Amino acid sequence: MPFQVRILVDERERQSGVPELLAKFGGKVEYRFLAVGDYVLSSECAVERKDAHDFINSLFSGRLFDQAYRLSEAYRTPMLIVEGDLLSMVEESAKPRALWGALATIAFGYGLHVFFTRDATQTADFIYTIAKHGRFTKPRRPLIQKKPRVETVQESQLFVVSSLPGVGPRLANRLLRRFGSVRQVFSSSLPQLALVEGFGRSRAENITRFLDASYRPSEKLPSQARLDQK
Amino acid sequence: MPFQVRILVDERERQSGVPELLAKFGGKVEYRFLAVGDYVLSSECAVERKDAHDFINSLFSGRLFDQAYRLSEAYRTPMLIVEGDLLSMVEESAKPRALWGALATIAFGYGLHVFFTRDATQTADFIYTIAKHGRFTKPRRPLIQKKPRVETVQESQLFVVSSLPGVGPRLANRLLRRFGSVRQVFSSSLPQLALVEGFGRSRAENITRFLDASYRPSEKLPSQARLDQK
DNA sequence: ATAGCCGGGTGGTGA
DNA sequence: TCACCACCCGGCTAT
Repeated sequence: MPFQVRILVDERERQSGVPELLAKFGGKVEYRFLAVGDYVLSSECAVERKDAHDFINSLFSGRLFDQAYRLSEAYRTPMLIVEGDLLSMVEESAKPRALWGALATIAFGYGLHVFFTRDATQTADFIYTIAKHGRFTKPRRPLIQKKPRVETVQESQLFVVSSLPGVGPRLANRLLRRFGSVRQVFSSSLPQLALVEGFGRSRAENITRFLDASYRPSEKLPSQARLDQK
Repeated sequence: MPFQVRILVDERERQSGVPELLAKFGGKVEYRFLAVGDYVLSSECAVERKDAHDFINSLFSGRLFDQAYRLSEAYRTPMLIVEGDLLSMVEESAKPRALWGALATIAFGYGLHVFFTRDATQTADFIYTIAKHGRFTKPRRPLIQKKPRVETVQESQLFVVSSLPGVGPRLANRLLRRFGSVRQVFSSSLPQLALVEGFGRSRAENITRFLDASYRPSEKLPSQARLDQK
């Protein structure tokens, strides 16, 4: 392939050692300030690189899934490369299952392909290989498995209802089964609520009071400075 | 948990050590002669397990891509687990790029998700974790979804309203100002909604449709297994 | 993400 | 009816 591989790299990846290697392999590296991802291989393919330690940290801080989400929204084929010996850290971790669960969610939930490398050299090698490959020749009958991406209505309904105070997934499920729709749930009266299993006088009162509480926008919202004050 | 994880295992995987571990974790293991794949987690999800040496061998023999192809044809979410220290073997290998290329082809060409584990224990842990929470299709959501900490009533109101599809903090504020209470917001009609600044016909329609969508609890979703089904 | 603990609510039991 | 109690559920914390 006479054409030179061109890769966009986020400025913050400069010191990772990977970009120099990519250049050494013959790639054309261009630094940018990327809003999302660390390496852009094409308009459809981008890579987020994380070392194993970062991976753990960003998992616990919640940063991980946010980044995964944004990457998956911005590129059709997003990928994550975990650099370093994550598998050893898994064993040291008190909660290995949290890690497995996180990997599963990233892969199946957000549709990222996850890869593992040992060090910057392998990372660069891998990225370069993919970039050079460019288009992947689909063997025989390629599956372009397009994700239904059906942000299932059901999940959204559960989410909205369980955002009520004192209501979690279980109670939300019962409420929706009982009332049939989100609107009906939010229109229910106190006595109706109290009849639902898991709801007694106390919870029903709390919810009713909350639903009917009049909204008093405060002039200054500590965490929401940008709300309209018109 | 009332629901027991059920996993179909290929007879030839008996001696891998993984099935016993799955059983030990509380899973229900059933042995079968599987035409393709080693572990079947659902009608849509199956796993091919290979140790690092097998992976290399089957790569060079061409068997690897054939299996990947068949797995991808048979299941909507196929996955490959490579057990053992493949990454070290990569460096010893004469052609590292061949391996990276193979991984890329398996992932992007055939649509398999590839994972690495260190030993049978990790493999079992991973498979069990996936099977248990059964996350095969996913919610796509900005992950901002964590119930706020101790909040004022006003913050709770904003949170509930902004959990509506297409509604953020700003629009939630306007809705609450306009309608006065959470219940009133959720009782609003389409024309009333469309009058609010920031809402056009489209958004108003989406929200109305969502509010009135009937709740269909799916009993087939493993992720819902822990919700009451009665 | 997962697991575990805690506090409070619920709903059934028996007085 | 009411007090008691076992269990369930939601919410918080640590890893």
